[in-house]
Amino acid sequence: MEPEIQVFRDFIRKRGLRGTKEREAIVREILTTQDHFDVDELYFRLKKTAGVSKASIYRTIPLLIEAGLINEVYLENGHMHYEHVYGRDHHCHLRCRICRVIVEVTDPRLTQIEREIASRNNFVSEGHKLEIVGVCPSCQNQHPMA
Amino acid sequence: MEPEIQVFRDFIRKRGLRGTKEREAIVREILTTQDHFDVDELYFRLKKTAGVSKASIYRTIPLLIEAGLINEVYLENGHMHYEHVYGRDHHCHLRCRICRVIVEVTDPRLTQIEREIASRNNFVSEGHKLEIVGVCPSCQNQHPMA
DNA sequence: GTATCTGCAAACCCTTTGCAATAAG
DNA sequence: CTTATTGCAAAGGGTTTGCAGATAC
Repeated sequence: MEPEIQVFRDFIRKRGLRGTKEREAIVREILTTQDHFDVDELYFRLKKTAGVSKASIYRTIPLLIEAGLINEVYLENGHMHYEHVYGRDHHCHLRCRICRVIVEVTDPRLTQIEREIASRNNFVSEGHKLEIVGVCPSCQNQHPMA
Repeated sequence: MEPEIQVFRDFIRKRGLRGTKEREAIVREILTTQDHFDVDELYFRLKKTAGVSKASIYRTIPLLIEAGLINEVYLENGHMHYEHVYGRDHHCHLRCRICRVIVEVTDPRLTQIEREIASRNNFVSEGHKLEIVGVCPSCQNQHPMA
């Protein structure tokens, strides 16, 4: 049993919610997702195996976020994207403005800075998101003036 | 003449676009905005003075971004927000998860880290956005368990 | 058995767009 | 005069929701 399945079942039980096959199918599908996804992609992947409606996906996502399995990611595409975060190093996104490729990078200094900035302002810190925008090596070659 | 008006006029001329009273009104209204805003807020503020349609606001925003006067801000409210950035220190956002208040903070180390991460990945870096989420002092008192 | 969950379709909301009239250069 | 821009209203696209039937507990 993957730990995330257990985490989700515990979360569901603690909340007094019900463990349905749709919710399990969504969690299992997300387990196989290594990079970013959106609702449509998840819907079409689930269609092949479990057939979960989009409404149920939209209603399950807040639960997955609260359970700590996924995070919202803003990708400037006009709609929300998500990433599988449970059990992974916290990372930030280096995004190419031209081809939109995303490189995930980790830097331990960021967590340190997060804590410092939060405590300097008397906040209890719960996490951070850093996005760096630029032009990737391959787009630099194709658009040397960009 | 505020420098931003001049920057915008130069941008418009360089692009071969036309300087209309609607575009000027939008720039002037944004000049008076110190914190974050969205299209609706801008629309209602302009209604009192200039009466610019939402369509024109939506069509002008990409120009303001390209001219370097404003930036997009993601606020988890389901729609886009913007901030007035021209001539200001780059800053990041410390946001309270409960009351949604936003504190702007600057930290010179972030720019350093941005450059390092970008160059380590052979990216040409163009900027970064850091958001720290947590609980502000006042919400800590009102919801001690949060 | 009872309350929650699902799927469907409609509603919602923000944003974009087609078009005829207007205005800038 | 020519072409870009505006305002309106309709269309678009992602997300949410009301409801009746299904299902977990």
